[in-house]
Amino acid sequence: MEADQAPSDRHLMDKYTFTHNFGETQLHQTYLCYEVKVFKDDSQDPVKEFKGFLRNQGRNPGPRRHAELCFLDLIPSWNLDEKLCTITCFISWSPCYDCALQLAAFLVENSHVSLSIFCARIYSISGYKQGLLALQNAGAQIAIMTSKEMKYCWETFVDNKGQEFQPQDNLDKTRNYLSMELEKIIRKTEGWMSSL
DNA sequence: ATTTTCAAT
Ligand SMILES: [Zn+2]
Repeated sequence: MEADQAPSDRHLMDKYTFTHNFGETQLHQTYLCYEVKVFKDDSQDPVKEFKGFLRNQGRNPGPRRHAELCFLDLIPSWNLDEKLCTITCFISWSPCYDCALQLAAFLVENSHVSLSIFCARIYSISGYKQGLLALQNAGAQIAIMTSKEMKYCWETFVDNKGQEFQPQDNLDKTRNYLSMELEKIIRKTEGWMSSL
């Protein structure tokens, strides 16, 4: 009865940062919230949890680095070893081609990890479709953040001042549309037909 | 054939 990590121990995201970055505005930056759960054998309850959030790194002071790679940088510090674990990421943009391939490679090399990714918007720069498909084929679950995940993040990662999550009027409509678009991307089978 | 958006001028 002591392993629980009180939410107040963690640094929480500013309210405005969340609503602004995880809304429909197409910002030139990316936030990523993560939740890592480590399991022991067949136990239902995690023996350890790591939660937090980060932002991509701009040029100053160091080299630029996308949010997903910043996240991968953190993983060794948790000493996951070969322990069964689930990782859930909530990202304001979906992974780009390069990041998707890096995440896919991580999954292939760490078969004890299962990865779920929820994204607020689809980052549609060259190669993104192939990247997302490859990531899914490596075993990741990829989906759009609906009001359910938005609410979860609001309650888990945000300094919400005790306020209830209030979705934008058109959230469901927008996210349903994006979900359909994402479905089209990751349902596509690697094409023996496309070469005809 | 495939929607510029993880920024600094
Ligand atoms: Zn990237």
